[in-house]
Amino acid sequence: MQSNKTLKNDSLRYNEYYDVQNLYDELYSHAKSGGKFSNLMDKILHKENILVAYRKIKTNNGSLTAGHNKHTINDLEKLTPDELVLQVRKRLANYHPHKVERVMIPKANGKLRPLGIPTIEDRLVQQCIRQVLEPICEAKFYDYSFGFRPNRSTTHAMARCYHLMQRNNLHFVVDIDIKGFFDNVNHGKLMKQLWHLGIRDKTLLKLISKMLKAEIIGEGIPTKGTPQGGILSPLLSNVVLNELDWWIHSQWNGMKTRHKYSEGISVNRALKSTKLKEMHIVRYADDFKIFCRTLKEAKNIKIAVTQWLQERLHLEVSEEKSKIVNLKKKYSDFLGFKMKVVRKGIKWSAHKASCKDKFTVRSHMNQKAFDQTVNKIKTAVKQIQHGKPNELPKNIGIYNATIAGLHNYYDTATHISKDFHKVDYLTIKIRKNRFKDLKTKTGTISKFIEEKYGDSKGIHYLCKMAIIPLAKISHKAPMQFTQEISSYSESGRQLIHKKLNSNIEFKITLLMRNPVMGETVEYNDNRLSRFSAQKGKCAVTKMELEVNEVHCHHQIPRHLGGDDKYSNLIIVHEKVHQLIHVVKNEVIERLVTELNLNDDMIKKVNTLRRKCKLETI
DNA sequence: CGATTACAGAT
RNA sequence: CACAUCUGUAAUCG
Repeated sequence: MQSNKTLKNDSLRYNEYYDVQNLYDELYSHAKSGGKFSNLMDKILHKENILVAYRKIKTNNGSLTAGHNKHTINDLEKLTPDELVLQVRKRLANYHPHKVERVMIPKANGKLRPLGIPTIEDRLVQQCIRQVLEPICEAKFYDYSFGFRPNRSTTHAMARCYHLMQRNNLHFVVDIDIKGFFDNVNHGKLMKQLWHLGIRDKTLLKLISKMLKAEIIGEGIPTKGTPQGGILSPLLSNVVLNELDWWIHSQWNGMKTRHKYSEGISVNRALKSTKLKEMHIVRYADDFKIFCRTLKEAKNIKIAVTQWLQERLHLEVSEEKSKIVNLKKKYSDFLGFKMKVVRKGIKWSAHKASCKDKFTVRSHMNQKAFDQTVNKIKTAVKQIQHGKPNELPKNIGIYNATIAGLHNYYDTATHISKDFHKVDYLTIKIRKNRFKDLKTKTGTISKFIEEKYGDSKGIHYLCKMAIIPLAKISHKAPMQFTQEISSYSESGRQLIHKKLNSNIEFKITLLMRNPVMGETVEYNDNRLSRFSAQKGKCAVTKMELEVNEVHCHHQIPRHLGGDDKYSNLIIVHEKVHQLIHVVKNEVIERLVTELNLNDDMIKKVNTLRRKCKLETI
């Protein structure tokens, strides 16, 4: 339907570079068909799996923040690929995780969130494991679990809620709040759950167990919980609650699953005597809603789930924060929104009688999101006022990006326009005051603003830059998740990801297999990115390069302080590379004629030579 | 079209 | 000083 939109998935692209997608696909399909896995360590320690893990964590936000041993990504990037691989293999041969750093960060609601930050080495190890576990788990996860999962978003979760409310007519919703979910995950139970999913490699399970029991600084060795901040934690959290998804599912769909998940449990007395009840779970990490048809059913399932979580997963439920909402009367909060149902106007239908009980969804931002939004806008405004004059364009850009970002997220609420009119009203004073000296009659308008907001009555300009009209936002119906989409099958990927040109892909694989010896992982990794970005062509001559002709040049040489970063590397033909560095005149002339360079190309060579502090030719 | 960096959101 | 995962959008560079 919208296939010509720009669809790109970095993670999948990296898998292509390192030729590991097949490995993950096989894990997925084997798991789908009920297979078990008793030897996963080989795959985790696979050379390319380790290198792609490095690739994926190196650009993380925190790759420059040190864990307990003070190491950052800078300490890993200077190793050669072989050294890095060897380091990981050695550590995992006899794994002793480093201590975990404890940091408290403020949440949006004012409370603190306890983070556990593993060292960069342990984050790398966790990423290696995650890459192998994820395909297996993805094959087993429930369709309507949306948090922490590839290709799924809050929008899909909202779309599912809307569907259940107005198509299935389920107007009672149960909210259950688990007390400190991440910090209370039961280790032993988690191990059993992994086993149940078919992950039966004892070495691996032992490894994960050790990881969970890594000492937290100032708190000692944990007996439960999975560190928020660990790379594996989101996946493990889904493993834990996946069992809940299927248990709820079994209450409505068929006896087969029902037996499997209710076996030997005394808790569901509230559900036992009755027939199957229609109920559906929509889950986003530990935040979930269960939609039901009647209040009585809602009450029963609330009791049953509370007991089930307690007995089965050893998790406590907060009675005060858990509740049942009648969506015909009240709003229910979810993922920054609040939603309810209202009677559909009867005049629009030819058959009044049939339409009497039709309900439609009404949604807004919730109160917390509303307050946050007002604050975000106020700080962006202040930043424009208090910032240095030379930073004005940048700060106006940030202001626009802020509003664009907010609009972009909240436009799936049906009555979002009303909310933003209120936001507009609440911030009009501060904006008027602080912008009045900066206002201009006209200015430049970016294509994006033009297209999305251009027909608005009056676009305003600050310092000759268009600013986005705050109140102009219209509702966009959220899209349902199409279950065919998957990162782990050829057909599922086609819906989200455009494959590399196969010729380029082939060459990249060859380059990957033949790293430049003595150079770092960072260099060799960026060499692949650059080659791909230049579509396999020489930056100077634009000719397509054979693999043996590919040279990766440091624009600023290392002896002048140049690094191995992407921005400092460039792919050129090997002879062009010679030409950039050579000083003897006769060699220069020979190369220029051999390469048949025109003026334009020589100009490029000269800019590269200048960066190396060499005479131009 | 490749990569990177900025913004927004959820947990 | 503040981690991780997932998602969306735009801008910049070649």
